[in-house]
Amino acid sequence: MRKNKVTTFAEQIRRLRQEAHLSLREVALNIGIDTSLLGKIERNERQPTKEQIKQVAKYFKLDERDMMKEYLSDQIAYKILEEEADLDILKVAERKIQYLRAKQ
Amino acid sequence: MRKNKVTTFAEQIRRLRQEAHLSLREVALNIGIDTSLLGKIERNERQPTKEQIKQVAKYFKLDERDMMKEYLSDQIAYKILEEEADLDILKVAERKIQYLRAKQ
DNA sequence: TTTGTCAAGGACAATTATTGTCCAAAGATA
DNA sequence: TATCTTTGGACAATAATTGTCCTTGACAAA
Repeated sequence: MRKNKVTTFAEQIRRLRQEAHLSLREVALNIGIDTSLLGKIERNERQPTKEQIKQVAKYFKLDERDMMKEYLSDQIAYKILEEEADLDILKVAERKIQYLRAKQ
Repeated sequence: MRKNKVTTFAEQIRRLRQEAHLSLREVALNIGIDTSLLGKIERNERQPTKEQIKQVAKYFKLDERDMMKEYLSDQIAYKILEEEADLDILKVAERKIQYLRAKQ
């Protein structure tokens, strides 16, 4: 049984904010970015930088590495969707990672 | 039992060329790109465009879609390696793809 | 030794992509 | 109405990437 519903990084951070009843302005100000930029990140119209992800994690007291995972898995998911590729590409990628790691 | 050894896209196309005893110039000329560019693609210093992948596939009489798969899985593998992320990100990505597909 | 072929890689202009900001418009709320 | 919020367009600035040209070095044949 899966604990949390699967959603995208963008949806997750929007949800976090809304559940805390905070405005874009409020959060953006605290993490040091423009209100409009945060809005775009929440709508997946801008890619957050690592630093921004870090700040968001810090602000919501979440693990930075977990947030990075969420973001990275998003990117992979979107890439496959936009190329209309098959899911089995993930298996191939996995083998390649092992192959590449093996040859340091 | 796996039929073919796992290698990267770059290694694969280099191997194809070398096994056919062809020079970079020969192949590059035929697929309509600069010799140096093909060399860089074979060394993974340049990303091939879709068109270039198509031409390579055509030249070596391979399935274009298979080549694209190889290339795309490469990109995913490199991304995970460069971020030093865990393999389980692939599982998360898979769930996200299903999630995103579900909401058309 | 000279000539030629080949691959590697540096430099760089040109192109393309992406970001972050500003502003205006549209929605909500009171 | 007045205020706060979100959306989204436009755009300059910045960053990333490409493709080309050229030089170097290795190697082999003549």
